[in-house]
Amino acid sequence: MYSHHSSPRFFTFLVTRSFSSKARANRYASQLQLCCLQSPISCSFARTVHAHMIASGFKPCGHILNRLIYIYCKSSMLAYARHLFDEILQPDIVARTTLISAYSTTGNLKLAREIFCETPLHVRDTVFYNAMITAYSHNNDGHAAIELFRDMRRNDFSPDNFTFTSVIGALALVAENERQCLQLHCAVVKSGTAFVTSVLNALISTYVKCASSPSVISSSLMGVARRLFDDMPEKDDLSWTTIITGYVKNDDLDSARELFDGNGMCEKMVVAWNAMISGYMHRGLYKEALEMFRKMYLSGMQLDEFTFTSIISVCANAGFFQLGKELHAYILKTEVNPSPDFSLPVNNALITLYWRCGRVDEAREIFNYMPVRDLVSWNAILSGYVNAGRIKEAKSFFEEMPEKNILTWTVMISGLAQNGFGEEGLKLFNQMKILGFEPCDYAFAGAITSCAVLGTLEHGRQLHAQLVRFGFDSSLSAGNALITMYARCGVVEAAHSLFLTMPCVDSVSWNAMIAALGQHGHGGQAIELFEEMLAEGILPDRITFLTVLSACSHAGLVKEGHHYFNSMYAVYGIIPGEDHYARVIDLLCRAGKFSEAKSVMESMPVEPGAPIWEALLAGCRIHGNMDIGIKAAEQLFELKPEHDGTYVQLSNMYAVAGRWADVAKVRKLMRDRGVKKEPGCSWLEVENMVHVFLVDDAVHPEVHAVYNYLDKLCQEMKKLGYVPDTKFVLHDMEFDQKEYALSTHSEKLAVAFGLMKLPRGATIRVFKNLRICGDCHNAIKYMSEVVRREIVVRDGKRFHHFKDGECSCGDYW
DNA sequence: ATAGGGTTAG
Repeated sequence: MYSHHSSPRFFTFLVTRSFSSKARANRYASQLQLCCLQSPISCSFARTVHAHMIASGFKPCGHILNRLIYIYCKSSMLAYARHLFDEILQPDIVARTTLISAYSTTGNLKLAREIFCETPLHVRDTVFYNAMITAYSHNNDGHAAIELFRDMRRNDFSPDNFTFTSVIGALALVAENERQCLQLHCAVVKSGTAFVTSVLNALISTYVKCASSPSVISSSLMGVARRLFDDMPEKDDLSWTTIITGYVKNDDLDSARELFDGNGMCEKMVVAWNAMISGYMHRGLYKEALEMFRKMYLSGMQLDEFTFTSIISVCANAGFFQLGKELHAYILKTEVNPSPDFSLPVNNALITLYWRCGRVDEAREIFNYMPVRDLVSWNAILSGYVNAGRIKEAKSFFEEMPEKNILTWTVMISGLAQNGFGEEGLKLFNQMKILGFEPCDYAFAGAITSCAVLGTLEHGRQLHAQLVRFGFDSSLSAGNALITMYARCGVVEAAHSLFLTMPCVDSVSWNAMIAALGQHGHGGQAIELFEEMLAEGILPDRITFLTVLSACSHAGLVKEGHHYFNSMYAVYGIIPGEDHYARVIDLLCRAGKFSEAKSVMESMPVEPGAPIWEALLAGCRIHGNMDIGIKAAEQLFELKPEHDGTYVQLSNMYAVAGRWADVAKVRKLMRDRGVKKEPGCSWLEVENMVHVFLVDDAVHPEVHAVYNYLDKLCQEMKKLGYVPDTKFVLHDMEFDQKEYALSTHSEKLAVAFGLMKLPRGATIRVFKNLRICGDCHNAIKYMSEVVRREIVVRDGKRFHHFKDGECSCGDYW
């Protein structure tokens, strides 16, 4: 019944009623004394003794009660302890002290403080003060701890080494800069505790903390920490882990590794291993992290939750799904009680692993089975839905969330933006601010992306100004979002100057800028920039190639595009995906090189899917290549029978050839097959029609009929309340500007657009087109159209938003 | 003393 620590004397040492009450008290007291001598304290026996007292009607005196309180506190049976504490007339200082430290460990500072305050001055002692100072210190209230220390000195209690250690811990907590670090250092020296290991540990950890704070530029503080560490008379586990994790935090993995590999450190220091693994993980050095993990595992060390959390994150970030799944299975198998609450962070990391590897539903299952969840878990699932484009579920999940933080909002805002819901994204951004959340640069990035989607340049500029005011002007993610925003709103120049002035750029910035140039018909410049990127030693990724291939395609740089496509795998080892193949085929078909496109298709490792046929069909549409076009459309009818876009492309192909009877046939076919035409599809039609006029110099005799048709479509869409997505329009207008300029249809287009009321971004395009054609009259007309439709006027702290003849105002951000 | 959730480019 008792642990093997229990002495057999416990059983023979019974207290019987025949004893005098004094003798009974003595015996109980010695029994409790015995309990305390056990390690750990034998609470169960103390409870038996206590029960015996109650059963036999014995009224314990203060001494015994104090002892019981002590035992209960030490065994974390706080409710019992408190009960006795409230009954006792005069709790002694030991009981008070233990209760304070017990409350401190459970984080209940308020109760600890209550006991402290109601203890009269004359019964207090140094240990009692120490307990309260430590309580503050351990609960991260350094200022209160320091204040209490001052109070202690005022009341003439003499501090001991424990006091100093605690106070130094408190000073360490509040130290935030180099000056406070030095103050602490002086305090240590003055108190004469500069040889005490725990004090030195605290001091070192303070230097480490200040060294990694963002305001400190030099690594000199880390140097001081290192000297203190080297000179320590005695190092313990904590000293080693403090210095190693310090280097990891300061992004000096080499120094950390050097200490880690050198002799002197106890091999079995799990924390140091974990710190190294997490350091590699955060730096994106997944291979090194895995290697470390492997070594750790092979050396037979006990892997803990920290290890698993970090290494699962490695799998999630690097896409090692197989390994991640094996680790998941391993965790479930090795857990003593296969409890799913192994650890909250482990489960959260698992959620991320699953959704990042495309298994949102499995991630959700983990979430559902988790007995305890926190905000991180909720945010992780939200990201999963958003990333999978499952906006409906994301939205309702977002609403369901019991709590939100800035991250939650950021995920939702950028999720909406990325899925084309620009307006909702902006609305959410404002709502977030109204609710008092300070936007971070990521949140700004989401809002800016929303503007990019909507093509609302003025709003985007305001956000840019706002960003600068918030001090985020050097933010990478926001800067990258701005590049795209300016590009999509038609001001590549702004995008380019931003790109040039950004303090640091990454491959995303390069990709964005290359794309910006490519989309505006500056294919040659896009390729120049790409070459520059390569010259700077920045490795292109699969997205770089997508962008470059598009740029080549739009600029008609067939040879270059083909060359880059071939270099993808040969030089950079990037296996072309179906999307890359689709772009090359698009490139070739736009140039009319159908036989080359055919050979590329034949070289594909897998059967060509829908994107390939779509590219082919689009090419056929431009060139009026009926035979292949019809074949491609047939393939698409099989692969995506519900897809309305195929019909649109096919009918436009006939339109290019002037075969209006066939256009009508396609529409009939669509109706007969019961394919629903979405409002967006109508816009696609409009946009494609526009494209037909842009690329074809010949005036179709039926052109007026088409204008009428477009007009009808527009009215129909207006009735449906459909707001077209600028992205579509821009996408289809991204052809070489030269082609626009050469087009003889600018004026007619202007008339058509005038009827149609295009979204703002497209209107800007028309304006630019007219400008290039030298059609000043219509250009001015369209510019004023742009201005009339949406303009924001600032007026002190208020803004007035004019849109479609209506004005709304509000606080200026 | 070590761990988990975000962003931007197509």
